[in-house]
Amino acid sequence: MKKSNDTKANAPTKSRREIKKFWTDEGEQELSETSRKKRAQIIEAALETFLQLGYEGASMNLVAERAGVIKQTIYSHFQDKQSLFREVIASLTVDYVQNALQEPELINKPLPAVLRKIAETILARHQDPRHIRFVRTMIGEAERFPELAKLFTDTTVRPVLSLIVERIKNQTIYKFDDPEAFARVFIGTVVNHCLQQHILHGKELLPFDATRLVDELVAIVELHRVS
Amino acid sequence: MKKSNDTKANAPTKSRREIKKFWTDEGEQELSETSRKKRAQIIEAALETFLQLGYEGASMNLVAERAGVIKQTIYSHFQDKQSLFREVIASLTVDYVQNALQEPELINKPLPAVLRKIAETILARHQDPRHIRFVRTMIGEAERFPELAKLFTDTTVRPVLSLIVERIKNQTIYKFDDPEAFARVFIGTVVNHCLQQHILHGKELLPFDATRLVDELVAIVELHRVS
DNA sequence: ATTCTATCATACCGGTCGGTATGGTAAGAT
DNA sequence: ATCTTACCATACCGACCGGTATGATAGAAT
Repeated sequence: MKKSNDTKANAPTKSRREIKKFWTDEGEQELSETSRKKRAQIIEAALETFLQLGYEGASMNLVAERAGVIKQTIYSHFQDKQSLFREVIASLTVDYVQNALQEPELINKPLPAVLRKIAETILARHQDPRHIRFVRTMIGEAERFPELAKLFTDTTVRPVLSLIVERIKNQTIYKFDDPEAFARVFIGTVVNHCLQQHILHGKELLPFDATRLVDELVAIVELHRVS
Repeated sequence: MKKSNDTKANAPTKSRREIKKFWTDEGEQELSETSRKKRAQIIEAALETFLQLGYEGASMNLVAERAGVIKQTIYSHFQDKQSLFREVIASLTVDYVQNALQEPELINKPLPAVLRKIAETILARHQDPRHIRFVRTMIGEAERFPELAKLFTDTTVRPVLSLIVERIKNQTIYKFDDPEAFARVFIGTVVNHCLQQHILHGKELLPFDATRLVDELVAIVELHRVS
């Protein structure tokens, strides 16, 4: 369909580097300094381009140009456009999660403080235009690249949900009948706010202060305090 | 950028039909039976194709083929690809809203019943694969076509929010300090559930029963009952 | 009977796509 | 000094893109 040239349609091929790695014996030989630099340039340019134009909209020519690299260099590091996209988006996904809720300082704070912290983290992240584009791309390409959506779910959605559930269960001041459901109410509200405000341009059309939302959520938590 | 051939780059042109309309005198002459039929075929095929492949991914050739029509016929009804996309997505947007919450039967029901009904409506709508694709497309193309996101906000998001707010204010059984914030908690939760379950494939990876969510939300409402 | 309109079929346009081929250059390893 | 490696520049490939041109056909309106 369309413009996809399946010159290499079948028989999974490997990028040049992978082929080399295959039959020079196992050495793991780390790429040379400059080679790793080129690779980093490619990844950076690819990220920028894919997040801006989407998978179909981005062209390898543009990526090469932005990376300051010749197209062949890309194809010696990555098998094809799909591989590049997958690799780049996947690594961004895990990058995001790894600098996230690793803050151990909130370990024994009261539940509302923990929830506020989580909400703040999500909200702050959506101040970064790149993260907004990341979310849009993730959603927009979720059908073409379901593995990426799964990765996102595994590394981001599930952990934050279980974190909340765990915190709810590990305290006795507030009582919830269905902690998992409440966790979803909480992050659903925050995430939908980000989506609506930043991606669907609600910020300009139907602006709403996130603080009111978080306050409302915390007020709801307070209603669950055991008498 | 990329493959967009701006053969007609500047000077806004009109589709053939629009030109004709301009200087045959005002008649509004309704298109012939078969002409309207062709047009409907085109719209249907364009919808299917755009929702499936996205704007960049869909090709006019494919749309024509699926519509059982020659490419020129499309270009006599629509100015260009962008116009077709805009028109088709916009009309789907307003279609959706118009068969939605027009049910006047819930006018004087208690608040929980009203909210349940709204949640059910949203959830039911996301059982339709086409609507899921619609939402994904709306989000995915929100940067390229912000007017569509605005239309969606105006016709869908805002009305359903104000409906809830209005209902909250028009009763005295439940007391909310910030009705608007609660409305956003409510629909945020439901919408995010649909997004997570159907678009990000949570249905297969992290399934969750919507009923628990709605029950949780109604339970929260119940906590707001006056004394 | 003639004119007009909307469609058809087919072919074309310039341009971009993803991806490859060829051949050259500079640096580091042997 | 030779070889290898990673890159460069340029040009090419076939396919497909959005969009147009030409000319034929068939139905309805005059």
